[in-house]
Amino acid sequence: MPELPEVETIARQLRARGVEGQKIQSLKINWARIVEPLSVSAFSKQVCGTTISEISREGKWLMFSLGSGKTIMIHLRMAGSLSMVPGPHDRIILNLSDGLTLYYRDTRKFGRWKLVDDPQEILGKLGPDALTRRFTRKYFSEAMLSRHRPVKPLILDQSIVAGLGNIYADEALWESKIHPERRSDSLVDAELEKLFKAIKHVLRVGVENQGTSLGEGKTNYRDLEGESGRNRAEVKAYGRSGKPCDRCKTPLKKIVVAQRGTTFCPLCQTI
DNA sequence: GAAGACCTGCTA
DNA sequence: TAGCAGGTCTTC
Repeated sequence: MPELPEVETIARQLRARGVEGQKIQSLKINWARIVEPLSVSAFSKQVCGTTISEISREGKWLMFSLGSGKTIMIHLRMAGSLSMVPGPHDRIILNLSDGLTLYYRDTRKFGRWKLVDDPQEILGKLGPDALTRRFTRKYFSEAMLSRHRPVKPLILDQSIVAGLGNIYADEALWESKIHPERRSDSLVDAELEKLFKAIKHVLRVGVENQGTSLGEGKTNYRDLEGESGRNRAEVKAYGRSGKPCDRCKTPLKKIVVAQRGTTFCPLCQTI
């Protein structure tokens, strides 16, 4: 569920709540497979008593740098979230020094908390974060033109560009009028320019709107304060199959591309 | 590539 | 009740 804008929102809210600088007094882990690569007891032992010195984000990874020099790297996968109040499906509970408690909630138990010596162990395998200057137009064009694959799975590939998931990928393709199955090396320069800008744009707007929440169910994205993101109002393609395209009124179509549901406009997104 | 695995909940 | 879900990894 959470993509770059949702993770960024949570990181900002954790900082605003003053979590940086706090000590982890104790923690409870209710689902062993979430922590890696250690056992529950080893993870707890290494984390307990350390201070969260800095909170950052790269792609869809949320990072707590610890005073010990190690880093907790959190991936929310499909349904993970962080909250300041208890709720159902809390898998990890952190008690912090000034009385705050942080709840890691994850109905589907897909999320992961990894304790690493060096974040580069994980970040080194990622492409540039889509909202940083390291993600350049030149890099993007070369990445697309050097491959002969449908464009959608390429922009979802975190080793090429980090941060896009299924929602923002469909949105970026809709905005740039490119068919999701279009071969990446067939894109002309003007299209690469449009797609590059669209990727940055949809993610920036997503961050401004504090993420996309699709409904009211328990598997839906909520921010640290339990609020829905407001970005659903900006969504033009994802989840709108059968509804009229915002540009041309043609009903949007849903297909499967590289095993992912994909919604697009069959008229204005050209193959 | 594609399919299965990891999980639970919602919707048709 | 079957099928699908905002993600990624492993295994054919």
